[in-house]
Amino acid sequence: MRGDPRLPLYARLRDELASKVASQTWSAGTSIPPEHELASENGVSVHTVRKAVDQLVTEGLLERRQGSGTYVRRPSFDGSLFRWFNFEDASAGGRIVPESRLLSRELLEMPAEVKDKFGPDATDKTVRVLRLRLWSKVPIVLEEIFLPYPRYADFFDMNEADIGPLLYPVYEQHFGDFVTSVEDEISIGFANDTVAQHLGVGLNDPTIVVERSTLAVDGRTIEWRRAHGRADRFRYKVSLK
Amino acid sequence: MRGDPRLPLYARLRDELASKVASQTWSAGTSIPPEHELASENGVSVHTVRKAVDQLVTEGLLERRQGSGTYVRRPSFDGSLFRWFNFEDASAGGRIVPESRLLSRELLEMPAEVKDKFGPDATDKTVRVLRLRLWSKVPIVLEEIFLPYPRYADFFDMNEADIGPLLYPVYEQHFGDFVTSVEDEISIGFANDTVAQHLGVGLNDPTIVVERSTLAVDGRTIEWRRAHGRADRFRYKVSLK
DNA sequence: AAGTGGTCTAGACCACACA
DNA sequence: GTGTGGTCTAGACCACTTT
Repeated sequence: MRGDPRLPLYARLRDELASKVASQTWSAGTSIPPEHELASENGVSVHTVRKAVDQLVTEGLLERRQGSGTYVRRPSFDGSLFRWFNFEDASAGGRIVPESRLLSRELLEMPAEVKDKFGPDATDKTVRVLRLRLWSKVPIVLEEIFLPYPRYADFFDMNEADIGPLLYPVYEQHFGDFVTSVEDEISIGFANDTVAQHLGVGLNDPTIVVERSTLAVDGRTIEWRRAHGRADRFRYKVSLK
Repeated sequence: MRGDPRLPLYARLRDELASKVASQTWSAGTSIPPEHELASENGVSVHTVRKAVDQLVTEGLLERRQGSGTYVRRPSFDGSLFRWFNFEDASAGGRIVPESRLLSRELLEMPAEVKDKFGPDATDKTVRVLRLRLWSKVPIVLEEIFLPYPRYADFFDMNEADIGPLLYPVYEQHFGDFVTSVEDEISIGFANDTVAQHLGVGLNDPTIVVERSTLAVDGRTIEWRRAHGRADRFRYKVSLK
């Protein structure tokens, strides 16, 4: 097995399995080989495989289904998606994906403030996307999304229809970036011209501001976004352990 | 071993060990018996002990020190605590526990709205606690905390000095309730008289409202609280998988 | 040197999913 | 029924801390 031989077997195996997920050798939603097979292939005991898999399950990369197999987890977009809306209006039931409109896509110098969020890997340029999200035709959230350039250069040429209402699947399928976690920071802001106009609220009306770093398996920042939510309709829900 | 025999051994052992911590049979900072001893005492293998201990380590109750022993962790509750404050001011470094003042404790009929949050286990009466949290002498958050009565009847008689700045350790040590997870819901509110007065903001100024259900191992709701945070100083941070 | 947790093996049996 | 993950045992050896 590859990896630093000073590390325990299960840790090296974990890295090996993680890279298969990251490289999409094993793709989202499919099952990975059974434990006994991974054990014999890698010349370790089943218990060692279990320990490696345990870790990836904890990290949210894999998912065990007893009796069935171990699967590459599809990032649950539900959570991060529906977090943004007021559930009480969802009495209609079912899983309604809110409408999503791309307002603009621009290439610009990455602002210093955003560079900070990307850390040492920050690029000089960025693709800035303005997106409005609506629910039952009512605008709820205006998002500014910053993507690293040139990695996301192709984002310009994509049809809005192809992009669809969710970005994480696009990152995964077109750019090979698998979202494993996000870090949100929530505060109050006051609507500027752009925000007021698109959300249909008054200038300087309070809004909820959610700043999100979206992270890949290896801890790299995939995107950074700032979302402005309407005070009267916005709810952010989260469960913590 | 006690506990529902349908549960796996390691799960029952975990509960047993957890209760020794909760009851302070094993007190914070001291080491628990070695693994081989726990194994023979309970008639299980070392591996089973390890699995139970693993879980408690993950839950933050115990701490392993290789070559030395396994210790009862002194609760820090950093996560749930520092979530509420604006980190940028924390440049002083170190781990500052914000000041906490109990403003009032009352016994009243549980409001219907709060009853909903407790679900079918809701009691008719509740202990309502008003608490102000300050950081560097500045009031940041005003909390209304609802505790079930009579389970938390003793909360009345406790000295504020004994309670300290953190409630979760009190729930654990005095009432045997282990907090395992919380569910937060965040929205914008507008300061009423009480909130405005205690936070030192204007009437109807926007505030961040965090509504939290605090849950025990078995899914029971331990408390429900609504916190009003000052718009200018409040930040809520969270990392999601 | 003695004692503790950390890694790893080999193998048995159970619980569940699926065809 | 077959195959998968889940629990559990018994025991070897290693790495680290403490005396």
